[in-house]
Amino acid sequence: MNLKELAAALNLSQTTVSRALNGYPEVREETRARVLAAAKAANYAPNSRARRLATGRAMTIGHVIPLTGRAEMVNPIFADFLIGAGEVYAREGYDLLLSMVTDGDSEAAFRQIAANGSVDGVMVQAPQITDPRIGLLQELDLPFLVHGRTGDARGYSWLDIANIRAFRRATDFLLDLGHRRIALLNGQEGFDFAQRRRRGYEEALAARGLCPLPHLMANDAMTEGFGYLSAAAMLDGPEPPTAFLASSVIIAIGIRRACGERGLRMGRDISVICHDDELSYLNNDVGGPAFTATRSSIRAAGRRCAELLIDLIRDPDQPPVQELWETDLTVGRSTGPCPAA
Amino acid sequence: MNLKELAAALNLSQTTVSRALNGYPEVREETRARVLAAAKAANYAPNSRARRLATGRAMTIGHVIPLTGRAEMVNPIFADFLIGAGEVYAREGYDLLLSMVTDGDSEAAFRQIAANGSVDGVMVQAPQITDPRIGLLQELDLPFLVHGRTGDARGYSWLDIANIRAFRRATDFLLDLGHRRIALLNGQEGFDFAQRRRRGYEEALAARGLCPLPHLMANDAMTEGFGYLSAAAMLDGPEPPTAFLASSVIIAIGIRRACGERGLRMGRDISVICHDDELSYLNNDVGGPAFTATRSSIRAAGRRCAELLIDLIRDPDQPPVQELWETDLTVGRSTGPCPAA
DNA sequence: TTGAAAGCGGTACCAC
DNA sequence: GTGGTACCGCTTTCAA
Repeated sequence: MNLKELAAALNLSQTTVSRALNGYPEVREETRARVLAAAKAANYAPNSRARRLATGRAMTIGHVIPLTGRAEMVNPIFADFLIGAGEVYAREGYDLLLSMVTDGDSEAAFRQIAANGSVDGVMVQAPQITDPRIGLLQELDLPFLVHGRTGDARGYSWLDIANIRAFRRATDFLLDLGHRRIALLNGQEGFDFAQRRRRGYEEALAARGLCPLPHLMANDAMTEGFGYLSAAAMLDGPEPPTAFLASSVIIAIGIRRACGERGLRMGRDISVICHDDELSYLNNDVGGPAFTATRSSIRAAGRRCAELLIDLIRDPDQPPVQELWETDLTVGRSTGPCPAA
Repeated sequence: MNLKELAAALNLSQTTVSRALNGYPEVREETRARVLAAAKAANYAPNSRARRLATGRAMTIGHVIPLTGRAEMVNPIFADFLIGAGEVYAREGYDLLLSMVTDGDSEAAFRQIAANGSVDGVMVQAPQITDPRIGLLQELDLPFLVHGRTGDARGYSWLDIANIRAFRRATDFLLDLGHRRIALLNGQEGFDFAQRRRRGYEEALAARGLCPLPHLMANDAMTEGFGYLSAAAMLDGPEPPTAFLASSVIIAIGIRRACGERGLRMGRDISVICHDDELSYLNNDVGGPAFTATRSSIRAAGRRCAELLIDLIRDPDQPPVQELWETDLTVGRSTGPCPAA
């Protein structure tokens, strides 16, 4: 069933039926009711391909996910972010086009996407400190929103987690519990978020007159192996930490394994707080770590990013929007006071 | 730049340019070369919206992911499956439309998708034993491929992991190592895959004249908490297991925590094999569990599913295709011989 | 308040 | 081998 047939069945013109269906005010209410009823009865839905061509809008938003060594896609934060964003897209009538690109293919992917007009805008995730995607998208004149930010965060729209505050708060929390040797297992220094998180950590220490201990800080790709190996080394070394701050839940899993092997009980002998609680299977109910961000805050960030991007698409000439996103500190049973020295 | 302009610039008709670009044979090679060069120079790409309308094909495949309590989307197997499928879609010129639906909204979502023709086919994942989606998609006449299968697996196309064989092989492996009390922490019995995995496990035991021990079998939603709590109970109970088979890597994480708390060293005091190695952070290099499936096999399954679905879209009248997908057993340092009793 | 008709940007049939 | 042209199914001006 298409518009033409529906109109014919109603003895109305396509125009009127289209207007009735799309809520234009100039249609008589009685007519509109008839049309709506008939459309429903016939299970009519406007053909999206035709509509897209006619309106010139794709009603689609692209998420272009780079499959780098960091295995973005597998990072579970993506799932929750997608869920949040998808919720808003669905509500606003947008489709979500997911495209995964390997390594440096993202330029080609964006050019393609821009040239054939398959999306109205794109979401950019996990930006590097200097990220070529920003300039490219500006050049292509494709509306985009960045989750996170680059080193120079001016001139484009982004939403970023308030990383400094999150890690400052988490560090403060551990300091309040009496911990003094707090390890920071962070992501690669090349990322803006890692630098900010370190700053939050250092600021909290400095506020109490403490110096960060170099042997208690490590940076690398956020894998379980990294968490395990560096936690193990720190625990076996001199001046072992009594608490860990992890930049990712994945790192925390590794920390937990290292602790387990040494008979260290989380929340009693050792405390762990990690960022990115995206995995419900690390739930606090049964003794998971504490989190500087919760699943729901990641989802909420996804929602907000989607809203901002849609705004941008609807009004591409608005000035850049830049938002900091606050996360909650959730404390689980794996975080406790510092054991007496 | 659109086709009309490109044609004008070349002093050719739209028809010829279109044909040249789309590889039709009747174009003179010299003309084709000219067209191709001009298109490249002008950075021309056919407008996908127009093309879709004209051809009647959406060149898009839908992945409709239910956000049930099982939190499908967060289950990391989805990421790898998507990556594999996305690879094939990209190669074949298809877009991937991701739509997440809450609970029972999937019927509405499918009807919508079918009525407005935004996709050419859909991928169905994690089917229930009896799954209403199958009948619905048949009724809507929308090509679809199921990853997994329902209780009655006739009459539609699917690709399923060879669950029975995978778990039989894993159980055999542990038996060969001398283990006799092997626990099975499985998914909810309501799923076909859980039943098959149990069958593989039981068959392997039976082949050696062993009976499955009820107190070493548990079923539930595959969370870390489930793994942790049931492993803890089993380890603390009478006749504790010397090895675990887990239906998901997430469960294995829970098992590992329970073992760690009890000072049990994986690979020495206790062995673990789990299905679904989707998380690189559980890598074997540093002592992760063994796996009945590897990341690459999940990805490969995604690729194969995509290929089958595209075949189905291109020739919707072909008889149902049904494939079993073999996985590899990968053994890590967490699996070792049974400690002497 | 309604309708006729011209796009939107391609594809593909038919004629030359 | 190339070109004219009628679609694809909807939106949107313009006229009535």
